[in-house]
Amino acid sequence: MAKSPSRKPRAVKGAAARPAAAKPVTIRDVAKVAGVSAITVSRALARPELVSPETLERVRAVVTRTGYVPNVLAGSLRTRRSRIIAAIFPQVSNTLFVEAIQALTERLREEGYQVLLGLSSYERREDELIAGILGRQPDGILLTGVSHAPETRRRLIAAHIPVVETWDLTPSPIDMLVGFSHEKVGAAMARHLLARGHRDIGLVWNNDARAELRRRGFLEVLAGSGIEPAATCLGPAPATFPRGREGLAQLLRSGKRFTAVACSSDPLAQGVIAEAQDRGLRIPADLAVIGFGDLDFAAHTTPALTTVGIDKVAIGRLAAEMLLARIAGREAGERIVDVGFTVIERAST
Amino acid sequence: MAKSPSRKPRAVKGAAARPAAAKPVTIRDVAKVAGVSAITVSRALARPELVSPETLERVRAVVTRTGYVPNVLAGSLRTRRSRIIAAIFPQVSNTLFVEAIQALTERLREEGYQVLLGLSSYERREDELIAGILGRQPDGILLTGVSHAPETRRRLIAAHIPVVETWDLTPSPIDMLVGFSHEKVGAAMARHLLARGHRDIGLVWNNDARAELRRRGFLEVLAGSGIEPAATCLGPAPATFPRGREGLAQLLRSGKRFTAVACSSDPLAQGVIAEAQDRGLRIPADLAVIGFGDLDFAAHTTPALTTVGIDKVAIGRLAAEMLLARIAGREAGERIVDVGFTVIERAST
DNA sequence: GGCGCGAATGGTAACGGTAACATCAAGGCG
DNA sequence: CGCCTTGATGTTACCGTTACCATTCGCGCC
Repeated sequence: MAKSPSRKPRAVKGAAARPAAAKPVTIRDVAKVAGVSAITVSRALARPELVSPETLERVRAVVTRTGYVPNVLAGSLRTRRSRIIAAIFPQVSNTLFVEAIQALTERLREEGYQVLLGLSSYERREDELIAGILGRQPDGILLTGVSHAPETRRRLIAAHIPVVETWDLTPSPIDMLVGFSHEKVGAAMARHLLARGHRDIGLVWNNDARAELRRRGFLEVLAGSGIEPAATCLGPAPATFPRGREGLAQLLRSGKRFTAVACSSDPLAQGVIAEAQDRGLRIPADLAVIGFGDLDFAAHTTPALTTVGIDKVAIGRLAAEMLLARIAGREAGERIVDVGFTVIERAST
Repeated sequence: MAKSPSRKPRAVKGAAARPAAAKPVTIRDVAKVAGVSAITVSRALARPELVSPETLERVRAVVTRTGYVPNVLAGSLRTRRSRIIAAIFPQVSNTLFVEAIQALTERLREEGYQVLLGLSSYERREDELIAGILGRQPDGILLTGVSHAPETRRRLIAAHIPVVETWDLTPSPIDMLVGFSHEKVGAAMARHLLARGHRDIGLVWNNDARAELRRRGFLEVLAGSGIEPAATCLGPAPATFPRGREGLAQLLRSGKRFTAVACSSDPLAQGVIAEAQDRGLRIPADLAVIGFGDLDFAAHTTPALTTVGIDKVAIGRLAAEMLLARIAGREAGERIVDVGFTVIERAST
């Protein structure tokens, strides 16, 4: 169309792709065909109650016939509401966050919001990622964790959009928060093992920020009973089964004696169990194992895994509610929500 | 709302939110401060090689100082390129797709693309979801599966954007395709059990579209040896551990004799194993179990699970490559890619 | 010395919606 | 009967960016 009278085909393989993308139908095209103005079409689609029944019907007919799809980008530009929520997670190939994502996405979808997924790969350039995402004008943003670069904090505040941090607690969130105390989780794990009579305890742990908090809580409780861990194997995120196996192998190699192993997450724990069983250790008789996360397999290993349960669905759903409330202008009830946790005692301890 | 020149605070808890969202910095603001035109700022950011070094530096300084964040929506509207890829999955709280999502997202991110996540909850209103998403003008779209409503197909074709279907094969994809043959997977599972000498076989299966294809392949091979399954327990998606337990319980209740159980996915298989062990059955001596998916726990159960491995990362990465190639105008090498599968023999059969 | 060329920069007009305000007809009411 | 209200629709401008087409200037070259 228009100017370029000389739009030459790109010579060589020209013909191949590009089905010329026939100029898409716009709201003005629909308006013309329906014999109304553009704004009336806009109203017919967005606020049908403002349009007379006859007009409405006519417009709808034309929309169906022409296959008109409103350009949300254009609308968002004008209204300054994108109906997009950005959600930043360290990763997804780890069941811990997935259920929250699911709950979040479904709840937001009910209100016409879409989720833009960002993966920050545990710290690596969260800031850059967020900077890029903010340009898309999300109406709200969900972050994982509460420790962010000062630059990131500044950017988010400057963006003037609701922000919900998740999976952790802090007295000074950027904006809103839904999570639980990792230190208390660690402490509860330690108390559980102590209550079972364990005094010689090994750790197979991850070194991401939140896992470190759990470890601190764990160690403090041990210290309160005058105990130090017998041995510790600390590895980088993400936590996987093989690392759990390797972790136990390493602890055993240290030559230290221990009757229980605490793990920073369930996959590590299952790895530890597998390795222990391969070496003929009985669980929990020879070795007690406790994990964290209550991933869906935890209840179904043999023996079933003692672990710490988190209501992941609640985190996702609450985060969605808080964002929605804020976007709607309602002041969300609480800005900080602690969803707590539960030590789930099963057969492995 | 509307008129109210007297924006009264909402009485009671008023003061709280709404920090008045000071009008955001635009490209013109930056231009003015830097003493250049808007288009020069645009070039400085998008194609720095077109701008003189001095100007570039000046513009960059102003950008940092003002905290300018380009409005991608406006840019996309003008250029007709959103740098968004929509990815539709039935669900995520099921590890099968998660690794593909991860690989997809990471690869796309490298090229400056963002992923818009859509969850279609296994068939429920995939069409509606896609209709909504197309309005956001994604530059490409990834679908799970190959069976879509005719309406959906029409919409996608009309959108004139690259489409990749995944996780299945068909000779007539909408556009591009990366997946594997579920029928062949089912057939391979059956052959594996037959080769192990099993003749009395139970099924614990899901009824989603692709699982049904695997079942068909499975049954055909059995039929080839004149065998019918001893008993079948068919349940709705998603596949979970508890359903696996329940599945085996149901098969046993049927009173039929069987020496092996095939499952439509690994979580079901692990559930079957757990239930069997609770009932004192030895695996694989009393009961052999085979799953599908090779989820990360499969190698670490006791006994380790025999299953069918899929290169999920390859699916995600390839889908990304194909979309990127097409967007860049290059004709992707193959439009249909079969990533195949592998029967992984472990201790459970 | 005139011309062509490339590098650097700018003015203007879209992109496709919707907010804001305007218009107009029909109906209620003193 | 004139005035105000309400419902339905239209006009215009603007959201913030970039494509497209100048324009300007310095420089090499015949």
